[in-house]
Amino acid sequence: MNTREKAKEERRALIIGAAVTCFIRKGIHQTGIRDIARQANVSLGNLYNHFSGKDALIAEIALLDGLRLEQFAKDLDVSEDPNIAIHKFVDAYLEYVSSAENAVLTIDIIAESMRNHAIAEQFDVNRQRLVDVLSATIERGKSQGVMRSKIHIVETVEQLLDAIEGLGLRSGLTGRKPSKKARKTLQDMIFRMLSLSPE
Amino acid sequence: MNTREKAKEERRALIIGAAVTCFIRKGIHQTGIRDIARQANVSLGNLYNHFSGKDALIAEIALLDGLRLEQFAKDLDVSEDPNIAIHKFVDAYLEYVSSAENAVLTIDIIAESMRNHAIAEQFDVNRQRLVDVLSATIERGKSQGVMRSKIHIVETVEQLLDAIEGLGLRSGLTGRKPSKKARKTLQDMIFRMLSLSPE
DNA sequence: TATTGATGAACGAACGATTGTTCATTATAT
DNA sequence: ATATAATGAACAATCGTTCGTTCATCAATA
Repeated sequence: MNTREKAKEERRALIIGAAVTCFIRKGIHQTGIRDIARQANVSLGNLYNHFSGKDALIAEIALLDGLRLEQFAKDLDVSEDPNIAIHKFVDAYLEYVSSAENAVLTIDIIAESMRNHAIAEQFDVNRQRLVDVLSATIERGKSQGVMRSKIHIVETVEQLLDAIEGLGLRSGLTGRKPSKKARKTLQDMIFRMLSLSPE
Repeated sequence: MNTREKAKEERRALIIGAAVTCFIRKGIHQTGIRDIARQANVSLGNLYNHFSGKDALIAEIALLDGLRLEQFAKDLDVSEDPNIAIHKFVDAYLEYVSSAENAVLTIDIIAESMRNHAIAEQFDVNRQRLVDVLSATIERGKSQGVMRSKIHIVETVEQLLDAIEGLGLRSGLTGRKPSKKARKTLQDMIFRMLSLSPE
């Protein structure tokens, strides 16, 4: 790659990083293009050499943000025992969604997606991917006879994700990590929903 | 009450209604004071005779929005069998949070509360009220011997609310009512979390 | 009851600040 | 020399808010 091209890519990444910083600190709508340019040590006009406008910048960040979910999906694919796989996923995903930066940014992106079809679609794609791999894991558990057979898989998975994300967002917004009791209750709920034996 | 005072109150309500309409339609940040004034058939200047500014208007709406939760809390207080009471609450609350208008407005208010302490506090107060009455109901169920004794009450209640609100918001944002399967799965989860008998 | 002065609701032009975006210009790397 | 990265002044639009003013309604007086 050229020196020119490499520098350009670095600039792009620099600007995106600056935008994320600003969005987390002030919110998407409260952040102006000038704020981002200043944060990135880039001139106002030059920013438009790298991004067609504010909307494109927001879309790019929403994309990257969603892309991080892909790792969770991948980690689930190759896992061993379905019950353990789900258990590990819950812990890891909760840890992720309960970080303050993620919570603040996620809420803003959801709010943004309400009036921005492109972002809403992106958001749906990423979530659907999670739902799919979790569903497949439960399906595996069912066929292996280690999970309840009468589960509405998709609805259960979505409910599970709602519970994790709800706990995560509330924790992230208050700045406290999820309590041991809350994590225990969450795992307990999953156990009761999926497991064969009641105790 | 005076003719003057009555008219003034009607004007206030008119403006608030117009603001809600605009906020739902365009979002809080995309709505200008002029939009609200136009929607209410009120002059720009006159709006400031009734509200000190946009922030005050937002705060007022957040207050009213949260106040609607109070009815759910009251309905729970006087109810008979704890299991049935919870069951009814879930149905009613889900119906409420899954309305499109509520979903759109709620997300915006949450996003707003991230950077507005007053609104965040208001939000917490309303939610805590729900958590309290639900906790009391479960406590009642435990002492009556119709619910599991080893429940982390607060964490379970919050997880329950997360599941309801998550399902509600997703339904509201996509414009579809929660499916029968989803509602069934939700009630099933609650049954498994609270009930004595595993089946 | 009729007249007066006080009160505040209603109005929209105007203000200064800020918004996202464009563009002519300069600097720099190939 | 040529292409393009980088700059910041400038633009039109919009923002929330303030302002002086008009006018309907009220209480007090005659």
